[in-house]
Amino acid sequence: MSEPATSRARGPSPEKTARTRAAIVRAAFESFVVQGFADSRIEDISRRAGVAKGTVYSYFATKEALFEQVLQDFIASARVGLQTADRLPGERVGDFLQRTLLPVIAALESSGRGHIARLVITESARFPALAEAYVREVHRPLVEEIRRLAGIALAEGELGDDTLVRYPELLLGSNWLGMVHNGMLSPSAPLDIGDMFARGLRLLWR
Amino acid sequence: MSEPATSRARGPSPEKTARTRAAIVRAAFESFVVQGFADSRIEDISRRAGVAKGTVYSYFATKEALFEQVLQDFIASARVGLQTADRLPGERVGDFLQRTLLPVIAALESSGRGHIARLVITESARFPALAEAYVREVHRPLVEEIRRLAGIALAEGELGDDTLVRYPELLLGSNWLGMVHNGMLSPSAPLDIGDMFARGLRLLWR
Amino acid sequence: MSEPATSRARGPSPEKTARTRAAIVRAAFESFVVQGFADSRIEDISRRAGVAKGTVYSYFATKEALFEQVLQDFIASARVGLQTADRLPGERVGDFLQRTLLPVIAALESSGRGHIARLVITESARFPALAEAYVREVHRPLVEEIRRLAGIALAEGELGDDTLVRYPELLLGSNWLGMVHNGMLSPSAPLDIGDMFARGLRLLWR
Amino acid sequence: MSEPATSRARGPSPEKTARTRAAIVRAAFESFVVQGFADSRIEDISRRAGVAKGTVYSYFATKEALFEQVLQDFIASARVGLQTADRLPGERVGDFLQRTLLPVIAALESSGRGHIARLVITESARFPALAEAYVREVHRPLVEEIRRLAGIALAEGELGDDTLVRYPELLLGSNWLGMVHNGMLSPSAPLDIGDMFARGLRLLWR
DNA sequence: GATGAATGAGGATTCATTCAT
DNA sequence: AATGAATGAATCCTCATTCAT
Repeated sequence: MSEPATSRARGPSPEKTARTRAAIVRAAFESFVVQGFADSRIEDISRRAGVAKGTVYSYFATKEALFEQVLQDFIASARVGLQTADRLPGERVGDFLQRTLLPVIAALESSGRGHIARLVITESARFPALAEAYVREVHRPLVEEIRRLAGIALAEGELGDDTLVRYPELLLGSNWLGMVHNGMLSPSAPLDIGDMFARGLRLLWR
Repeated sequence: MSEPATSRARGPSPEKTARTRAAIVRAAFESFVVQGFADSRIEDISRRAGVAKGTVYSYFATKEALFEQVLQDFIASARVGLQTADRLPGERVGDFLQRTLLPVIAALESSGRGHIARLVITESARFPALAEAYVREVHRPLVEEIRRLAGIALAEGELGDDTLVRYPELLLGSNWLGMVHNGMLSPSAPLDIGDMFARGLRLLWR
Repeated sequence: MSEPATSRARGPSPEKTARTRAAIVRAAFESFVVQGFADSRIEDISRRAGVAKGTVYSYFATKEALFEQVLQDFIASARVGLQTADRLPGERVGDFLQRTLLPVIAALESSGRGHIARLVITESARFPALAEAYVREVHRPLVEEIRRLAGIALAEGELGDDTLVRYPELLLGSNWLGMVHNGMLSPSAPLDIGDMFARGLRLLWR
Repeated sequence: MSEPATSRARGPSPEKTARTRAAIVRAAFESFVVQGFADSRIEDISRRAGVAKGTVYSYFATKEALFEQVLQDFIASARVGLQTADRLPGERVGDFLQRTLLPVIAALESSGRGHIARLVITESARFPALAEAYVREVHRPLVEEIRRLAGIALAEGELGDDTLVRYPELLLGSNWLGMVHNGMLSPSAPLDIGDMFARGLRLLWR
């Protein structure tokens, strides 16, 4: 269909290869999310991806490499960017947070970020490097951005004390509780993480 | 050898049996906490308990049964009892919470409850029954007790709105974040869960 | 039967274990001799030894370790000892060699030494350590002993020149040709290695 | 592109095909010599030959066929021709052998014949047909020619007994020992096969 | 009851071979 | 003809579980 002008004369097209790889990555992620690393079978993953067992191994050297590379990819895509620059003129920091962070958090599950976070924590014992990557790329940047904003809000008299500067994590606690609740403890009676965050923000940010 | 004076003529003493079982349970718990279920080896556990591999099987039918029974035991011991009856005369609900709940939470790690909670969430995919038990015996009772207390506090004018009645989990969010942080994401730079809870309580409960 | 007085109170007897190990070693050796390392299957070896596949692995960590340990054992037993001290009073060195070395060489195949030497050379590419061990423990000691004897014979006027001091291997060449001939090139029409050696000795040693 | 002037209108040139085949044969031989059959990978061979994996299969049906055809080719080229007719007038048989056979043997390694002989013996278990071919085309003709010459030498009074008529292999033993020594047992301290043969010949042929 | 050697089903991985491009 | 991605049979190895001692 969309053959590039630079396609090679022979052999399978690079798009096909990319599609195969993407199918494997998707299948692997789904399997890991549902079964965890140890209970995922390469054969299941390959079947789910519509390829043979050996094909998985021509893209990823080992099951562990598959897990790490897949997760690393997803972690990179899970980054939450709060562009402070976008704060509107005269906008209170709390409102800014509500406006920019709430939608991200409300989409925690639908965006797949919940699955990623849960995978990182369930497999952190076997893959400490992934937990480190997650902290480095996703968690800490968000915490530090909230800390910075809390500092500004404190300076501007918007916050009554420095609690949120010391523990910006307080704002994120309900997310983690929500992810654990919805994914592990009580999937059949999920919490509305977005609503809980919005209400928590109102109580904490004053 | 070191038979107590009251020993019967033959056969192993019930105390020895109980001690062996306890050693296995402890060894199993330690192994599961460190390696997770899938990476724990019955042979390691038996060695750690100072018994032979086969002995584990005379106490627990399968590795899964061992895990479930061990966890079930520990879950039972992880129950947090807030005896509302103990609220002092004239004591504000928030103060009561601080007085009774804070110590429990501050001891989350030292008491072993953190390990239990983390095991439940990391193994919930394979052992949904444990997650259910944990919710039933530990998590929901605590949430509901907080909800009840929040209701009382709301009625007594101590709380400004019903947020904590709808989401008592907001008070527990930082615990979960803390457990995940300290056990999985960043064990080398742990958060002070007790302090964070105390400060969060002050912000939320007003 | 021959229970030692120090036998343990419980569990399988050490003799049984030793017998199992010996059965595996023998089966492995036979399989390696017939099929070579690459074409030998652990399952075949275990079946031949009358045990399950896993049992092989409780004695030898990997197929390579099995090969190396088995061969190392056999190499150790393949040592040829020429006790120069046993030379009879007035006996010519050539006669001494004929008397002591010929029987050993005549038994090259029946003693199993031929199989060992052939295994070492066919698998030397994958297991250079074995070739080194064979040279160190079997081949070089024999060559050097012959060189020493040739030196004595030369000094005593029994040999006409120093060829055999420089190339003691000349005496052993027919053995290697014979082993290759009988094991690889023409097993159906074997050479009489002992006779060939005896006649070669007569030609060379004068 | 670089089609020779004599090229036909379409399709690959026969020379190109021949060159590709030769590249594959050479690459395969090198790989088999270094790694042996079992440890040689078709992919390595194709890469070494500068072609794709599939291309190897358009020249050789299977890996075994590749090995057999390659070796067969090389065996054919390893034939040693002793043209008895070339014996000079009045030349003693021993001198004739020295003059004609020694150079061939001295070049055992540099000519590649050593590699061929070693491959035949290391892979003879899997490819008995190759050992037969080697014996038929290379080894036996040489042995029989030496036997014939020894017979002549015996008749002409040049040899003292019939040992070399019965065991012409005695003259070749040091070659085999040398090939095994230099290729397998002690490649880092090679023997001078030509010198050893020359000196052996002098001792044996008298 | 305790022991640990033995079992064998299960699963990761390799690589000769095929075939669409 | 050439390419190299895809295939899947074959094999190594693991480890929960059993059972003779």
